[in-house]
Amino acid sequence: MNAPHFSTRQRILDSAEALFARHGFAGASLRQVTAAASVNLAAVNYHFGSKENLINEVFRRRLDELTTQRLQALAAVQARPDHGLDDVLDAFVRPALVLVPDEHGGAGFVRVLARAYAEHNEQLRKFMHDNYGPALRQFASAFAKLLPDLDKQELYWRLDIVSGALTYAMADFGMIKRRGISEQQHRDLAAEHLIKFAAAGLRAR
Amino acid sequence: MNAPHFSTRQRILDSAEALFARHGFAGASLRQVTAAASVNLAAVNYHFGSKENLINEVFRRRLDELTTQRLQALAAVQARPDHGLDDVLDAFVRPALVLVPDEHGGAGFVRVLARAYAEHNEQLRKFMHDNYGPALRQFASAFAKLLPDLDKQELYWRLDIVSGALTYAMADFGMIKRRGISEQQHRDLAAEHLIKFAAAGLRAR
DNA sequence: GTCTATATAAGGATAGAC
DNA sequence: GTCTATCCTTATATAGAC
Repeated sequence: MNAPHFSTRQRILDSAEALFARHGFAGASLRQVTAAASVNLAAVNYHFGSKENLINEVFRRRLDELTTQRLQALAAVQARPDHGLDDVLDAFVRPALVLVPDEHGGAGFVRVLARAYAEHNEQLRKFMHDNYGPALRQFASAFAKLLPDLDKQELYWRLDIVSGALTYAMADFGMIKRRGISEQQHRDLAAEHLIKFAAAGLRAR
Repeated sequence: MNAPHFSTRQRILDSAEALFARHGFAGASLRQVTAAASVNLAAVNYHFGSKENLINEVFRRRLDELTTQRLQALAAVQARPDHGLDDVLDAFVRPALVLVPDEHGGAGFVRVLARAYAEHNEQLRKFMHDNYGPALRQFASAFAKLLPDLDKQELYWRLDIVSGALTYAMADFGMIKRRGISEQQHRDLAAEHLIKFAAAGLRAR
């Protein structure tokens, strides 16, 4: 947990992320991972102890950073007294854009996230809940303030839809053809559509 | 493809569906499947030839029926000249309700669907596209008529979000606590929320 | 920290008796 | 159509030399 120089540990994480995105956690083997990373098979167990733990570390690496940036963005948004639903959604989505798959099958951590969402895996759920539950609750309360007419039950219901919809849509960004604009612009555009959609859904009556 | 009496073939399909829902396609082994079905391991290859093909048959069994019912419901909706967005969405969602997971971890085919959505598996995508693409296009054109202001590009974009959101939300129905009402009522209620949300998202401007 | 070699288990698939 | 037994491949994990 100390020497982040570069190399072996990092490369394993990179390859694992890409392969988990493409083939799922059960579908990607440690042999594939180590081959893609051009490291020895035994290195995985040396650095991570087990496949199970490697999976956790793949999440932790990105989610720690992602959560920090989301909360920063949320704080910035909430500092403005006139902020709206779109702004809160933006704070949630924008920091994830950099983790979106690229145009031609490139991996992208959000696809791993989408996988995790589909897995009703108890261990993974617990890990996510323990580590990132509090941050999500901050967003939930930000939404609650902006949607005072929604009762708690219904709000959670809709946030569940929203987070699922956002995650999956982002995992598919690479599939939408872009026309003449830069990849960065394309992502921004896609994010705007998504936010517009989610905001309307949240406001539905 | 001929003798649907009951027994072995059916039981394998039932067990496979449940286990694929819970552990994914790579995560569920044929040994688990046959054990759960109380049939011999070799029966899978005798009846289905391969795991790959078993997966396809798990889909075909439900999707043939589901697609038929969706198109019937859509036709009924379109026969009424005053039909709206909610009605078309209803035609899409309601036939799937019976395939939703039950309250305590019961499988439910929509979870398998959600898995397939997360898999960017080429073979599976092709299978789905070949077999159920035309039906989806009928829904797309029904939506197009009701949303004439949306350009084609944007419409497809939103339909993609909607189908993802609907699929995942349905896969999670079992997780939402129901209070005092019957399971049937609970599902209807959940479906209504979902439809309301999706309709608002589609209409966003 | 990285390697080779190997232990050990689990996977999909098939042959052949019944 | 169903069984047992087995082949062959792949998997995770570890021991021990370097």
